[in-house]
Amino acid sequence: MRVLLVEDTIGLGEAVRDQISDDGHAVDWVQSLGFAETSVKTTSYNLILLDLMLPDGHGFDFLKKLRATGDTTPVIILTARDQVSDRIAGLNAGADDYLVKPFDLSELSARVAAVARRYRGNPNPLVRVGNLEVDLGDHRINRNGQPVELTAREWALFEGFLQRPGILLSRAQLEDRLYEFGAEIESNTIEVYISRMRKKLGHDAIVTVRGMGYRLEPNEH
Amino acid sequence: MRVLLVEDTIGLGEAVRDQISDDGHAVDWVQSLGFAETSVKTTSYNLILLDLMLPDGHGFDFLKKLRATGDTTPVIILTARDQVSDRIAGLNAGADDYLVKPFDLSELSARVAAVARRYRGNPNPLVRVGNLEVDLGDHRINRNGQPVELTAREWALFEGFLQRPGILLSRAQLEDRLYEFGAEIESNTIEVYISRMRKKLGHDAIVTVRGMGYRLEPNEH
DNA sequence: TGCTACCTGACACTGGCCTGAACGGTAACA
DNA sequence: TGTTACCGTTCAGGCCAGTGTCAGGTAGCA
Repeated sequence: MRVLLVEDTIGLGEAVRDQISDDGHAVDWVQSLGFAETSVKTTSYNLILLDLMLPDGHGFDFLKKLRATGDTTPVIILTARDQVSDRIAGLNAGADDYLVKPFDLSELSARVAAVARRYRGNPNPLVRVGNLEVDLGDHRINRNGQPVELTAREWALFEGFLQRPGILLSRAQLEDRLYEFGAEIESNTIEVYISRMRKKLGHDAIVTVRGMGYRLEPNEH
Repeated sequence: MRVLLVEDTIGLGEAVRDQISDDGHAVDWVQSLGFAETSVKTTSYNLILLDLMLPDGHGFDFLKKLRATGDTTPVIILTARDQVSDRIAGLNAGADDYLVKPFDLSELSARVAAVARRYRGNPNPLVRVGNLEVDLGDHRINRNGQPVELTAREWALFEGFLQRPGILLSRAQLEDRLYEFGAEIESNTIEVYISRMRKKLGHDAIVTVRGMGYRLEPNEH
């Protein structure tokens, strides 16, 4: 496996690098978000180990940006914070796992091994669904060759459906994509967005499953 | 997603079941390793939440046996132990994550969602019963290659049959799946739903056992 | 044969869903 | 600073699929 380590503490960084390296993986170690962004652009990694407090910003920003491009590389967060809310925020930002400092190096190895077991290739960022052509990186959609513009909220929902065309998403799952985790929504916001997306993407693009949720129609229509 | 919860503490089990259920996943809750082993044999899960200290043995034994069969279903361990050595042992035994009790329910949700994310792109496990092909996660059924649409109520009943194909379910058991526990139903609602399901799934799919109840026909017909 | 359990077409009602419209907030711009 | 345009959210009204009930018919059993 090829691992990107983003960590600005020299001692810890060296220890982690050596450990992962000893486990038989190739490690690239960078000390800032700037370098991290360059690295993921030029190299394809199987795993990213991400510290949160970095000299040029917060790890969450990097993570969110990464996920926004459609990159699904597994990310394990390394941080001193151990507040529940931070851990939730991390997982919601798209992290796959979490290690609280100080952590045992052998535990790190076990986690990395678990990711290695689970690893599978990165999907192609160009997705075709029904008569829609979606560029995950640029947040662009073509419908029958015509460009379609989605607002931020609409895209957030649409992305959920894209994870696997045809997947059934409950109302609660869709709400979790728009709001802070666990936020209770009283109104029919989701319905309104579904309605607006249908207007843009085609009325048959999103199918209502009464009493259960919605799903994106994966076939031509 | 379909989740198997292995937990012998009633209070905690109920709380976890309700939370996962609220997140839009189907939960089967068992209280011992024996039942857990039966469940994984008859049903295909996307995630297993595993307590370690159970009345009839230690969760690690179940986990190791599961992995030995080549089953790669993600497993999150729920345990009161927070020793690093136990966590490592768990991860090495094939667990994907662990939660230390007492844990925040919203954190549980986040972890479960993270597992769901990690598995995006994977098709849901398909269950085959008779000439029906069932996608448990997406609530989808194919009958001889043709899609079949069930309503929410119909699906609730069908799910009950699916958990143990070929097993007899009494009218009372079926009613419990539709209504608040203990609600007395006077009319022939169950009969009506059975009739409606037969129309969609095939007349031989559900067998009447006069005076006893109904069972799903597990073999080709 | 009669008795009972079960089946199913029909129907009224409810609540889930859809959508046009309006309101407040915000960011861009002159 | 005021103006404008757009986005997110809420509300209200209407529609209709899903649900529960009933009644008449059918099949199993003694």
